[in-house]
Amino acid sequence: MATLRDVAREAGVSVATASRAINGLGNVTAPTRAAVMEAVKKLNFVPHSGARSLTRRKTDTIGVILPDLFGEFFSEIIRGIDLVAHESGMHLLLGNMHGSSHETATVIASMRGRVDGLLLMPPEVKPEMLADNLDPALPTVLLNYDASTLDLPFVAVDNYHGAYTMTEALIERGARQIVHIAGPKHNRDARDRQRGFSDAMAKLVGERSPVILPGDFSEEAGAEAARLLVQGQLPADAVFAANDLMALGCILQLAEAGVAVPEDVMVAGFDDIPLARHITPSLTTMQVKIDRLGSTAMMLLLRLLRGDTLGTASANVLTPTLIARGTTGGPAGLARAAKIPTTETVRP
Amino acid sequence: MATLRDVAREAGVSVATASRAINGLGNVTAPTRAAVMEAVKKLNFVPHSGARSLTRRKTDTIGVILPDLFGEFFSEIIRGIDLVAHESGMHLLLGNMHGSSHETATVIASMRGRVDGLLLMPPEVKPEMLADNLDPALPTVLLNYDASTLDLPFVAVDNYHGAYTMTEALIERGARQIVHIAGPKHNRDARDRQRGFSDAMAKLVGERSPVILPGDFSEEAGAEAARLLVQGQLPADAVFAANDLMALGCILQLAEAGVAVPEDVMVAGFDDIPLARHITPSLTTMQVKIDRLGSTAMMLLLRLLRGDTLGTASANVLTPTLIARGTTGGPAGLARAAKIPTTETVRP
DNA sequence: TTGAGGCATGTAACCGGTTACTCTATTTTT
DNA sequence: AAAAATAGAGTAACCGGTTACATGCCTCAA
Repeated sequence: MATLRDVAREAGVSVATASRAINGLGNVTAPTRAAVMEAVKKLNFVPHSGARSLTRRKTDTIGVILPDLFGEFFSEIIRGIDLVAHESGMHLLLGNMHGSSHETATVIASMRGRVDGLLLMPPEVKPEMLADNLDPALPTVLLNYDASTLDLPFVAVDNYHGAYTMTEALIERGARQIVHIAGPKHNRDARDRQRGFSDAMAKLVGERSPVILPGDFSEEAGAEAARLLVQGQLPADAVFAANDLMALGCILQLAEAGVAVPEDVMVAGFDDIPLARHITPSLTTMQVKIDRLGSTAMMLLLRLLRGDTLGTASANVLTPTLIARGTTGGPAGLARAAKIPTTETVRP
Repeated sequence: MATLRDVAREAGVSVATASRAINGLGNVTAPTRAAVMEAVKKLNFVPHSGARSLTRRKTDTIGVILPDLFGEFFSEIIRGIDLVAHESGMHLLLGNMHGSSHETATVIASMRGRVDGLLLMPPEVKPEMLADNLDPALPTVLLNYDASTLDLPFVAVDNYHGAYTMTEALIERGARQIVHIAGPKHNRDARDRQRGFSDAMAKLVGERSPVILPGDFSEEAGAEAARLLVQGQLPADAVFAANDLMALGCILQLAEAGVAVPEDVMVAGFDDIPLARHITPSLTTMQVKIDRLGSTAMMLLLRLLRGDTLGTASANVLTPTLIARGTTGGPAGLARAAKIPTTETVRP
């Protein structure tokens, strides 16, 4: 592969001149520039970005570290990030800790010298652990992690209010005995959703200890919860699952047991995965625009890179939207759902 | 940020010794190494990967260039790639040409000096165009692109035989007048699937000009095809859509028109997206293990990087698997589908 | 005793670019 | 016409590591 030196020799100029010509800087006469460009073409020269970034101290790359790469959630985040990054000519270097939080330090370290900034979605680790490993000189934006103790900008989904809103909506539709299927205990999103649910129940119907079934965000967990519900003869007129997948598992299992949704019991989820629209009856859920999570974070990071000092971080909370569908008594059934391609939005 | 020079000074040794100590090479006494390590800790030194890769001429990064980042297809590919890459301590640098094929050259060029190898999924571009832009010295594996003219290794899905198999299966179940909903004309996958269908129809039932409706892989295109089918009174006992999304749109529209699936007409798709299992009736489809596409390509690339010369490329074709479900008369209905969590596989 | 061989360490070139600074020739100013 | 300013090009230091080679010291065989 040809280097800049080769080009300079071929064109009969110095490396400095060649560099200036190629980068379109001033102080190069037209004929000289033409000669250099010809040499570039002839030798098939492509600048070595690695070397360039070493001197420029700029890589035009941002590191994206995610706890996992599974499922739509992460691909949507990446898509959102890429959308903004691409506009600014930035590249994305993916780092994945594959769920093991002790890899965090390694992954962060390996980014040194490769990236201009970091988009980090930490697993459940202590803030101090992050503080120890993050390079304070490296612009960093956190995703889905409240970093109030560190003072880093972050973007998060307002799970608490989302869950509160959904619970409120269920109550408005007449539900009083709402059962919550919780997510993994160590998961912050899950905990926030549960809190939102509990607070709404306490405040709106005075129920201080609603039934909360354990779950882990999987379809099977939803089914298991439904079994508990049916076999245990628990009194319930609505089920609010901490995510759509569990809601789905629950609905299938209820159908299995002959429980009608939404007539006997309403069901609601959280996330609005594509499946939600298409199952029968279609699933009422809180829509989270996950790609926005990524693109917002990336925009924040770009501002950081530009040298802006970010103000309060409060503006970076994404509020989920209530999408009312069949499982809470809206238009149900395949045929009728098909008539309403765009989901309707109800916001109290 | 501390550099190796700082560490060396702090430890009272030369940069060479510091480098050796840190990288665990020989010829360093225990006390010296300890001193260096202490300095590393004290100064919080993290090696600058950019600089390191410049001298080592190795970046431990592979470039992944995809035509787009939309949807599950691409996220699954990335997941497959990452799975293998992570095991070998490789990083992933994402390049996205956002559908515009003229960006291909730019994106490939920008990878120079940043990556050790390339995983490239080209859009519909001429092979010569690729040959012009690819660095012959850079190990490259192509995804979903038959590169027989270039002699690059590639991994592809056997769309032709997949479609042939599905058509055969529909015929075995009694269908004779099968309508195909095609994908985008310029899309290679779509064309291969259509060929597989046409050939099977010609060979197995002697039908040389079966009905082929236009489509573009979208849900709406499937619905539109269904409308044509119903309004046009086309004789059909089965519909084979070039992908699941169109099959889905078709099913919804048929239900709308009062056509029973699978009783009046069978429907089949291609891809096996997660939705396929969950709609009612569940969708018969050809399962493509997309993550395998990514992981296989990555494994190939690793071998290339190790210096292996790859043999014939024939082994790198992934064959889709027939998944028979409700829309072709298998176990139908939500309740019964839930009883069979693992999909059953029928391979003639 | 002497020299060969081995080990720990240092010196400096190098990877492939960028850029501060220098030098020369030309143009502008007075 | 002489002095000053400026444009075009070159020299070499530098980014932050790695590593070939040189050096000095110690051990061991002859």
